[in-house]
Amino acid sequence: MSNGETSRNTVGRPAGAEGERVRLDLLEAARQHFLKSEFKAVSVRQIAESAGVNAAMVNYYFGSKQGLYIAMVEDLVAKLEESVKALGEDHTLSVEDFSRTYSRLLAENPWWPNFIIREVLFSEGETREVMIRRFASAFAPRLLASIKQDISSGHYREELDPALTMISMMGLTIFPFLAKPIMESVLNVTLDADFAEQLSEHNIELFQQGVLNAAGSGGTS
Amino acid sequence: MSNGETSRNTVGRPAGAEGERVRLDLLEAARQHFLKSEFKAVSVRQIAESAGVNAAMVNYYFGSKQGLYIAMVEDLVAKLEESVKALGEDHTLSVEDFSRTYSRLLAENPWWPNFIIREVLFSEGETREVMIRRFASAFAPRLLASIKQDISSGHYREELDPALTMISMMGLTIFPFLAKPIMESVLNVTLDADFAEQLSEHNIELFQQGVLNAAGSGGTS
DNA sequence: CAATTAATTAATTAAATGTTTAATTAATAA
DNA sequence: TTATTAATTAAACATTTAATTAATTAATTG
Repeated sequence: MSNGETSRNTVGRPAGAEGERVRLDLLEAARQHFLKSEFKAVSVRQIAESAGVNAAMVNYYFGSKQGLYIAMVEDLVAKLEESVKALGEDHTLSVEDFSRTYSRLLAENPWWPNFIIREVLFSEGETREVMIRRFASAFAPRLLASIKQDISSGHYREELDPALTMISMMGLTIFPFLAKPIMESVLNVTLDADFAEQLSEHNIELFQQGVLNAAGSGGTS
Repeated sequence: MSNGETSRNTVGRPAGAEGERVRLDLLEAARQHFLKSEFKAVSVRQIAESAGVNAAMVNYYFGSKQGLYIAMVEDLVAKLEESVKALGEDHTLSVEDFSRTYSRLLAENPWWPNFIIREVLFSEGETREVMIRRFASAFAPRLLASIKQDISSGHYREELDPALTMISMMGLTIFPFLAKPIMESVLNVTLDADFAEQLSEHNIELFQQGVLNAAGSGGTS
């Protein structure tokens, strides 16, 4: 007996301890729990058990439960910023590039939608504002500029509202990943990289051509 | 002193008490709190204070905190089912009807997206399955049938994948409301009924015609 | 009118939680 | 080798929470 699965039950500093290992294990366990449940719903003891260490380690390494949460968020934000680099840095960002790159990133980082929902859609005040400024504004103005350019060049129809058109493209691209459980349950698909690619090609074509059959149709309304 | 704002501080049954009033006040306060924060993050005391009654009333009327939560969910589900009746009961559901009706419903019930995110996207197991069966399956098959019909009749392009096309329409319609804080912050708009209508007309047109200018264009890719 | 039932409050209880502390062992520096 | 520092655990602590209880008052019923 004497539970062996949770934490070492010998007191004192263990042989060959380096610290960094425990720190990383805690960060990973924190990510798993905090992305699944909300801050208050996760206990320090739960996280510590998942990481296989004593609960006091959270305070030892991160000062407090909140400190661990913040460290985890900063870890993910760093990963996100790394990913977003894939969108380049031009003044404009074509809808094709946006759609393909975003689909791939969302499929590659399944934790992303949950993270955004928690940090942007649900959190209040400063956190939300910072996240929005940090990411939305990283590509939204560029995507908008690209759409405006295509409208004024006559490539896109001139009666289009650029802002609404941008929202449309974002909805086409992002919604399936936000609604992942519904998609997978109702449509019997898996949102993996393959499906994401198929989806983004479909989205681009629908965005550009619409659904109507060009060869004069009719249809019973 | 002797706090007068929270709960009556005279003991015993108050004159003219009917019970139903307190019950409804608690339900409303519960909705406000539970849709903003997660179950564990909301205390019975908070809810009771918002409703202006003693915390013990939660247990008196609903048995437990969880009982109150369930009662609140059932209340909202009933309201949702009432709303969904607006989608009719035909075998098929046109994308136009879906887009217009859904946009209106989402704008009229601002709590809906938050509620769905909590109950469907975040909750686990049974609750999620029940919600998906109860709503998604109430219109998804009908929308799909309508799209399939338009494809086989030649009204829509035949190379379209019906399932992906349905997802597209759902994304166009629902995403702006899910991402409400981002929309309002980045785009400087308010997601009211007016904007919802404008949005759904835009979506229908984009869905049908796409963005390309029919009169032979070109564009520098 | 008396007895019972309904509605409400304040006080209490028991469990859980985040954090701190003291003890303990290993690693390192003097 | 000795003293100090780092890493770890178990236990204790203070706080918060949901839930229960007993007291109290009004309404209803017989």
